[in-house]
Amino acid sequence: MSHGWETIRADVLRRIQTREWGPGAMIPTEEALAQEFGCARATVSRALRDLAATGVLERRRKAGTRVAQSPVRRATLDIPLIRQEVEGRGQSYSYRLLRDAVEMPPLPVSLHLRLPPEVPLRRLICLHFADGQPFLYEERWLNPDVLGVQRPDFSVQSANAWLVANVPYASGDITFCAAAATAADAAAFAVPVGTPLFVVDRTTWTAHAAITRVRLAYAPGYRMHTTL
Amino acid sequence: MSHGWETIRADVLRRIQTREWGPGAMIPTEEALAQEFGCARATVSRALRDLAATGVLERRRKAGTRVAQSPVRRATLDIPLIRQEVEGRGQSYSYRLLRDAVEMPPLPVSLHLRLPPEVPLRRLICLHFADGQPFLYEERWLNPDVLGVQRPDFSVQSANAWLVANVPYASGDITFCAAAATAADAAAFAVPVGTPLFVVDRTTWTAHAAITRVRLAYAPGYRMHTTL
DNA sequence: GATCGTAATATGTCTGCACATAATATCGCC
DNA sequence: GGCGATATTATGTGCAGACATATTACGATC
Repeated sequence: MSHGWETIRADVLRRIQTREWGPGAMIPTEEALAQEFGCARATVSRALRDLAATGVLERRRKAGTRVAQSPVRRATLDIPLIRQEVEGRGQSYSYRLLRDAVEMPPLPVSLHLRLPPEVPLRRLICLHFADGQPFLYEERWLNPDVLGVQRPDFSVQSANAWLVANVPYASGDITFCAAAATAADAAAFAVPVGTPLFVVDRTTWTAHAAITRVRLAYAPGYRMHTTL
Repeated sequence: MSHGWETIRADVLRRIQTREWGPGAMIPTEEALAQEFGCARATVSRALRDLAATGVLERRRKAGTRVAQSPVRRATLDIPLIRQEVEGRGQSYSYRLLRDAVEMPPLPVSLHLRLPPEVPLRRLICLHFADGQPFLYEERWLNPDVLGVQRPDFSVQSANAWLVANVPYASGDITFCAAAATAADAAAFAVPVGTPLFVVDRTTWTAHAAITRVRLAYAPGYRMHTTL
C-alpha cells in the first residue's frame, strides 16, 4: 500500500505463492490493482512486467494477466571470459596456443554453423591455465571471414577475448553436457581417457554469417554455479 | 530517430558493437540521448535499463552510464518440471519412487541446508522415465517441516511437482557438473560405474527455513541447451 | 595538505494522461 | 446457426513533469 513498484511486485508474488491466485488464474487488471494499491497504473505495470519477465506471470493484450500454469524456474547464468573466471577465484591466469591451422571442418560443424561443407575454417586449439594447472581445453572452429583485414595473434590473446572485443555478435546457442575425456582431453589434463568432463559447446553468429563454434572442456571437478 | 524504445536500444547497442562507444567508455546522459533521439527521457531510460539488465551497460546514479568493461554473456535457462521436459520432447513420462524414509543426512547436506546436523530429514529416491527408459535419477533430502500437516503421496506425484505446487520458495542455488556414475546411478541407468553423467545439485529455502536439497543425475548423453 | 560538509548531478521512480495495438466479445446479417 | 464486420477492452508504449537518492565534485575549514 505504501511505496515502490518492488513493494507491489512482492505483494503480488506473495498472493501467488499463498495460492490466493492459483496457477492459471486471472489476476485483476492493472487499473484495478492501481486503485487497490493507491498508485498509478504505470507503477503496477512495472511490477507485473517484471514478474512476467521472470516467468511468474503471463500477459496478453486484452486477454489480461494470468498466473503461469507451470512455474518454470528461470535461472540466469553469467558466462564470463575465462581469464576473469580464473582471476575471480584469486588464481593467476595463463594461456597457451596449441594449434592454429586452416582445415576442412567435419560435416557436423559445417552444418551447425550453416556453412557449405566445402568452406575451410580456421581451427584453433588452446589450453587455459589457472595457477599453472590446466583449467580449460578449447577446440575452436572460426570463420576466417570475420577476421577481415586484421591479423590477430592468437598466441598472445585468446580467440574468445579477441572476438568479444572485436566482433559484434547477434545470436548464438549453448549446450552443456557431461562427456568422457577424449584422447586429446586426457592428454591436456593428464587424466585417463573416459574421465567425466563438463563440456560446453557454443556457437555464435552475426546477423548473417557464422562466427565460430567452440568446444570447451573443463578440468575434472569443475562446477558451474548460479542462484535462483 | 523514429519510434520505440527498442529502436533506441538497438541503436545504442549498435554503437557499442561498432566500438563508437568502446568498453568502459561513458555514454551520454539520458537527457542528452533523449534530445538526440527526439523522445522523452523515460523512453531512453527504458532502453538503457534493458541493456543494463543484459549486462551490456553499467549504470550508477550520478556517475552515469558506461559500457561494461567485460562483456559478460548472460544466458537465461529455463528449468522446467521433469514431466514437462519429457513431454516437451514428445515422449511419455512416468515415474517411480524407489525409496522413502526418514534418515540422518550426511554432514555436508546438513551444512548446505544450514540445518543442525542432528535434524533427521526425509530421504526420497526416485527415477523418472521417458518412453519407459530411465531419464533422470533423483536423490532428495527434504525438510519434513515444510510438509506441514499434509501427507502427500510421493509414490504418485514427484516431490518436485508437489513442492512447486505447494511450497512457496524464496531463494536457492544450483550447480551443474559432470560426475562419474556412482553404483546407484549405474544401476538406475544400466551403465558401467564411472560413466559420465550430467549432474545438477539444487538447494532451495523459504525465507527462513531450508526446504530441500536434491541431486539430479541425467541419463548419459543428456544435453542442456539454451540460446544467447 | 587532509578532512568534512555541502552543492551539483545523473539515474531511479512516480504520476497522470494519451494514444496504439492486439485480441476478444458482440451484434447484424445471411 | 454460422460468419464477418465492428466495438470493446487490457495491456503496451510514449510524454512531460516532479521529486528521491546515491554519488561525485567542490570548497571551506582546520
